[in-house]
Amino acid sequence: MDNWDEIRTAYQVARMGTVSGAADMLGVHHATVIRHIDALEGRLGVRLFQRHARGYTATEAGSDLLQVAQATEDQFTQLAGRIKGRGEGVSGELVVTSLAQLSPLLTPVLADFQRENPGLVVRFLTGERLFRLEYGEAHVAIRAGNPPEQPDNVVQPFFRAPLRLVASRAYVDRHGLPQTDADLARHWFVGRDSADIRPPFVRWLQERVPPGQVIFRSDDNQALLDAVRAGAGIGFLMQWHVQMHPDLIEVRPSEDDWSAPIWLVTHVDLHRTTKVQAFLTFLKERAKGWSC
Amino acid sequence: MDNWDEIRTAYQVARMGTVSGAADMLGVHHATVIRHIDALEGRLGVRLFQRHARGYTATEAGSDLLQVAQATEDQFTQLAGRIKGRGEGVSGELVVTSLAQLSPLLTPVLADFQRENPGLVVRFLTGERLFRLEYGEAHVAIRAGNPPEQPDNVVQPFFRAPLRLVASRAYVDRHGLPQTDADLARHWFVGRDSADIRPPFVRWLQERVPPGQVIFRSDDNQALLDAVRAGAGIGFLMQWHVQMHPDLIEVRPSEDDWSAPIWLVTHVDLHRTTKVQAFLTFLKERAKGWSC
DNA sequence: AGATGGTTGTGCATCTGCGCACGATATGGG
DNA sequence: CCCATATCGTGCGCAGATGCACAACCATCT
Repeated sequence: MDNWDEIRTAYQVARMGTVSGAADMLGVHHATVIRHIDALEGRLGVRLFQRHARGYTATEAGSDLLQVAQATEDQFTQLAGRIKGRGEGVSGELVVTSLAQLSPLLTPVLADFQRENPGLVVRFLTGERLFRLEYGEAHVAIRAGNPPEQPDNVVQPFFRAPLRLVASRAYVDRHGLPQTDADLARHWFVGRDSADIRPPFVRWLQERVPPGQVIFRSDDNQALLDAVRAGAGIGFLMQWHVQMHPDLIEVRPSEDDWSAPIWLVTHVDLHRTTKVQAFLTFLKERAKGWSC
Repeated sequence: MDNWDEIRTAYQVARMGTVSGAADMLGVHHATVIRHIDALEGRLGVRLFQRHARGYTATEAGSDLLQVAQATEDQFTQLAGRIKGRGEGVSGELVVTSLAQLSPLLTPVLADFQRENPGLVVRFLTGERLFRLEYGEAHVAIRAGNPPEQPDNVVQPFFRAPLRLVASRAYVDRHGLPQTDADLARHWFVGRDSADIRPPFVRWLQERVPPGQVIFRSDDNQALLDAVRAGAGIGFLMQWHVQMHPDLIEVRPSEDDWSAPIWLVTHVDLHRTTKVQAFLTFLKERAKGWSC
């Protein structure tokens, strides 16, 4: 049962009762309608219509087709309505992915956006693996570091995440605050375990501190935060973490190139949709003042 | 939402995940698939798929289409199965139309045919108005008189219905049996009211009996039968009516040209179907011996 | 009975859509 | 690191599908 267009043509003929009427409904010439019917009947081996001077009347097979195609027509129009409506309104799913460190900032924004759009279901994906926009895994990705260079991705700068070099009050009480760079090299540090990512602040640390001083390593952000708070060593944390935990003390005033650039990334196919656009404007509005 | 073929193409792409796979399934070139998707998305204004090097993955709209088109595909295959099966088997409706006078003969045959084909629903239409085969009103028509000349009707001789000139025993007791043609002209008769049909036996009577002697006229077959049985006059009845009612007496031995030719008529579109063919052979088998 | 407006059916010119080729790109394996 | 093998994307040439015009037919109305 290939060639669904011929079924549609036969459906209109059964509905109208005449070839001409069906041709008008379909916007084609009536010769085309006749050819479609002939082809369909030839392939099925059964007559769908009885031809006479007043038009076509459906046989039992034609009536059966009418029933089925009627339902199909309805479902397709409903589908088209849903799809077009989905393109205009803000509803359905909104999938956002980002680094887990940004969760404290993003989660309230996402919650508020969902509250403003009741038809929306927000899925916030965090994980070490990169969710790929080109595979349709997310509508919006919030990335850090160098600007992503994927084709078909529209990238715009979001803000610069301020990083702070902090330690817990307990650590400072025990080891004091490092004053000079030489001082710094004798302290203990908390850092990332994986060596494949090299943000500027990591390089800044590498230039001043031997690797052996980084005595607590993990790739889990929560573990790193907990380690710093537990006094395991000095570490780089996002500014909002420092604000949230009064037991953290800034070890050094932050330098400009520490701040990590954050990028808003969307797939070009979804960038124009009102849902994504609405979220992006909402997010940028709420993000004013986040930069350092 | 016109162009159902494009929906079918998009459905296969959503199902397979790649343009090439969908093209193989559909038996077309993959360029055609790409063009269909582009056209459909352009008309909807919404992207159905995210393009990437490993294939196409469906967006929300694409997933929605997949759901709907999956159901459509199922319904169409079921429909095709029903239609093709209907063409082969003997099921569904069988609509037979004939003169009401033939009902005593045909009804038992139709009942037996239905009993042999449990999936069948028999509709037996009798009525003064001619049911038209070309409008799909009946599969088989049983007609009397001159062979029908409609185009697209396949006509075959069925049998010759034997007519008898009869009267009731009460009538014979009162008026006696007519011996000669002159005798006949003085008797009373029961006949048809409408003058537009002129079968041979009517002409035979007109040549021998003045119109004024036909003192009971009706177009209802049951009324004519009842009138003859009530002794209103002499009338032409089918042979089986005479057999069924012992109170009827043959007034004259039947002549050859009284017998009315009966024709089996089917529409050319339905004549080849196994259902019609099965009924025709069944009917002809049972009709052996009906001829006079 | 003739006119009229509707229907289906068919041959021919046109054109849209299809297949084919090639290229570009990403992925996975040795 | 490079090759093999998938994928998509696009220009070009052709053919099958489409539109057009006309013919034939029928029902209905005047």
